[in-house]
Amino acid sequence: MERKVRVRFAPSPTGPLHIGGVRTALYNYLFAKQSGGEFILRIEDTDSTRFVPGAEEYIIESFKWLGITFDEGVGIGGPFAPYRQSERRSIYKTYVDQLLASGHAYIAFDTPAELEAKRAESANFQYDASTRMMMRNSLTLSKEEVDSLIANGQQYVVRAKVEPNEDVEVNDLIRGKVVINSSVLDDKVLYKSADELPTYHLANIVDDHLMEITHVIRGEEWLPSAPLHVLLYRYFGWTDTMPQFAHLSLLLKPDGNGKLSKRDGDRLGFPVFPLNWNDPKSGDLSSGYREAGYFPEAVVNFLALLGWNPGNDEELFSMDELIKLFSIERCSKNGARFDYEKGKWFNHKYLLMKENEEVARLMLPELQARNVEVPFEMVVKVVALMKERVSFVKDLWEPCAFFFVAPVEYDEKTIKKRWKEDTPAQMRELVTLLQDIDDFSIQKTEEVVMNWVTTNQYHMGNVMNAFRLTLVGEGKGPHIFEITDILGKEETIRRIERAVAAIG
RNA sequence: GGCCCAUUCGUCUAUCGGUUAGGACGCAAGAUUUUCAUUCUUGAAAGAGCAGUUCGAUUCUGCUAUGGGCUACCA
Repeated sequence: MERKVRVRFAPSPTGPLHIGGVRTALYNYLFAKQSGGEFILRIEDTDSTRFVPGAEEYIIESFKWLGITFDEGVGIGGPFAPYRQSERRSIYKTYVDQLLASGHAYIAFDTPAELEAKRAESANFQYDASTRMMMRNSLTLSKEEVDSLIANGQQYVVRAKVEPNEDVEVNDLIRGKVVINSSVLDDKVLYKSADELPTYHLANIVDDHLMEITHVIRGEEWLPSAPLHVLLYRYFGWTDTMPQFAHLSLLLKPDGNGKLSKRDGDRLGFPVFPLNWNDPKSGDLSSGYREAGYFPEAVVNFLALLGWNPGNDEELFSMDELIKLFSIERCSKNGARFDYEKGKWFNHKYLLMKENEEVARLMLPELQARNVEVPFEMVVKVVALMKERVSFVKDLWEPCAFFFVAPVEYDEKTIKKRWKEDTPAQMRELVTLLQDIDDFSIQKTEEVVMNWVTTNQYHMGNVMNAFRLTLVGEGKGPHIFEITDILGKEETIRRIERAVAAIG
């Protein structure tokens, strides 16, 4: 029977959402939407010791910014609420008891310190079929002993009783069949009495089953424990409705070895988080894509193509197009190095696609911060002319500043190269010339000035670059008559006069 | 150490046994421009190694190497 597609993203609120997690969520979202399914946000806060205040809000805000929406979950609600695992204690307890009753799990009293000591004495110590009979647990202790230990308030954990020597198969949508022998699996802790909370493995299986999840699309770091998960489905008798698995390759460091980490961002100077994050404990600030000036569409597009492609040469896709084109089978098996330069290129492309009015509006705060007051129409014109030069809205100010603030300094190199002895006289001539132009349009002004240069047989390069220097303060910039058009006649003349006075 | 996954230009990738191994980012050169940028053109740049299967392997298999992940009362 075909079940309605239901997928989930299940982050743990231990800090800001890593960009790799964002990609995982994105793939889940694309998959859900293309099949008309549902996407659920579940918060896996089963590690009470690692809970970080604000992390959950951060996660929700991140997806809101990115345009990735959930149909059910924390902050939205839904028929399978609650979606926060810490609020589902009683549910898990039922299933833990079921496993205990069926003999697929047992109670263990070994303390963390004891286990650590055990690992220290034998390097490859693993709590499994070969060692469990030497430990303090309900398999080695009598029922009376177990009961009295619990009655006395002794803390315990519940472990999965994994039977050895079985090849457990995981059918992965990306990798095909993966086989792992159960002997290499350990008796994973499923539940801890200390906080009455399950661990990831148990909570995950129970919730995925209860929430009727059909596909588990998650990071490759879960592949080694996937066999344990299929075993748990079997222990519970849920094999029929076990979700299909897809393990995504990881995002790797741009340089060197290892997976992309928080530190790489600081080290290499680019964000690895969607939003800025202020760590409540350390006080450290980690930068986010939003604050770095990225468009959410660009981040989505960039991330989508990191480990997936539609099989053709196109690279620019809207969310709707991604939803149509995405397929799990086309996800690449190997880890992708994170290429920040490509990310910038995506943003540049999206900047170009934006309407000039919108970009101008985005630039306004920057202008206000610098006390620039100009007509909005002028900003639009400047943006139209200059946006192709930058990747981010916030990079616009620097190359555009001269439009809004007349230069007070003039580039020495350009003066040396272009400001000749007869330049001041020529510039004064130019002023009179410009004064007589009534139609100060790009075409007319250009025509008049060019005509003046040629009839007087002036050196084109020197005159024009000197002219540019008076307007821009530097020997670079857009087409000069585009500049005069935006500046207007008055300002153009004023700048020439000021430059002549300043440079001499 | 053990187990699992992976391996095409510097990077992201296409190729589903037969291709001059394609595209994109980045880089370089040339053209364009009164300047810078843009744009256009061009270029350099890849099948980890060794066996095997096959008429033929980047593509299939094995081994080695390398990279990655896991090996917690973290997820």
